[in-house]
Amino acid sequence: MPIALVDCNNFYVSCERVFNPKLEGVPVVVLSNNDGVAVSRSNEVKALGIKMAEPWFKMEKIAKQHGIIALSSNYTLYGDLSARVMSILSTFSPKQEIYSIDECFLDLNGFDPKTLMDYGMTIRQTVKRNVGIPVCVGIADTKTLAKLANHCAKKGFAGRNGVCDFGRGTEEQLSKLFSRIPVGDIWGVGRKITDKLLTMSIKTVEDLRTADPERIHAQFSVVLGRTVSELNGVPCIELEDAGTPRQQIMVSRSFGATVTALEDLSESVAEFTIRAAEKLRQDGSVAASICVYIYTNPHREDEPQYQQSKIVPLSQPSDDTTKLVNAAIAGLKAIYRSGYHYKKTGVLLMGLQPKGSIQPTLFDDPVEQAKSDSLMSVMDAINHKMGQGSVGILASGIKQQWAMRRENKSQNYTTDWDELPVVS
DNA sequence: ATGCTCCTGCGAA
DNA sequence: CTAACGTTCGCAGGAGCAT
Repeated sequence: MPIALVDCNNFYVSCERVFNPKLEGVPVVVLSNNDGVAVSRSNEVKALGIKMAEPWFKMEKIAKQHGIIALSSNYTLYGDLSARVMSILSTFSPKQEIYSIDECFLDLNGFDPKTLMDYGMTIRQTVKRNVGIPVCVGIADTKTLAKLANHCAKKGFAGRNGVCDFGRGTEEQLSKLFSRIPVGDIWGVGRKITDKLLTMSIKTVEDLRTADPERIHAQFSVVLGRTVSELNGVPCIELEDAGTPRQQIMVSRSFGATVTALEDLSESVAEFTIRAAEKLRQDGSVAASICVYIYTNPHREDEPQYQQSKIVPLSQPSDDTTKLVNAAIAGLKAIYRSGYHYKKTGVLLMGLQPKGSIQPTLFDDPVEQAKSDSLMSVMDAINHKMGQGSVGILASGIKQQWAMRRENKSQNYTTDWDELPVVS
């Protein structure tokens, strides 16, 4: 029954520190795409009161005062280190669910409950030694409780060794602990639900755990009802096996600078469609339609606002970059209006299904289909080997005035021969 | 009344 | 120097539509 939730500490910052020891012990933030907001904070930065998702320009002053080092995000590096961490963690359980780039669940069913604390310590030490990333481990009988146990481990609520096993606590101890944790710290309880719970005087984890399940179900949703059950040790959320392909694929970006010309927007939409199509083929799926979005900057209240989207169905489900780009550009032309300062575009591939499942229609030309498949394979192979964007299609442009800002990105230490760290 | 699909809101990392 | 506020995914539930 026990489940472990292993979560990397301040993951992006920890990744940067692996290759740059000077970042150790000093305040470091990693910023989102476009150097927009804080997405990962070192403990020193958290201590300065800087919140998650705080915009960089709002903290710049305090950053200068305290010598905060702000880095642009380097997803190539984080993705690579994540794969290494996950691979090590997979050896600790027959069943692993990778939940996000920096955390996974491990099924510990059948392990001796008395040994789980030690097992958690071994997990921490192994990951730290082999990849250099610090992690915390939470152990409990449901996913929701394991998340909460991990939260306690991180906060040092149950000892300071980075492992927390609710199975080691008595009913009374847990109840006391839960009374100290705000209800909003629970997995699945966000801001809106927290606010509504507060009006019902449900303030802590313990308040929600002991609430009337019928009432919670009725006033909120089945989801929160399940959360209450899980808090009481009744599993409602299964460990998911990997390999279920995604149902939709989104690629969108804010621009470094605003853009007005249809031509520039087209380039960005083409570029994002190319990236989306790569992901689609990686999943072995085809898309039935593609949705294009364009936005002005909603934070500029002094400027005229415009946002629009359009869904373009494909004549038949496809994973062909060329067809997808043509559809996306057609959609863009339909919704584009001149005179606005555009800040962001995006594409969404919808109606995804496994490629093998589609039925050829009368209009299918098998020769054309084979040509398309082999062209896409060659393109993917070259881009994989030589780096993203080595081979594309002309439509995505080479000027890329809309490219995002990344003023302080670290190097691709682990994935690019030209950027290997120099050992002195 | 029933069963779809589409769209929006919410949460999470 | 300026201006500057993320991205991607799933689920639930309601709206809208067809039957």
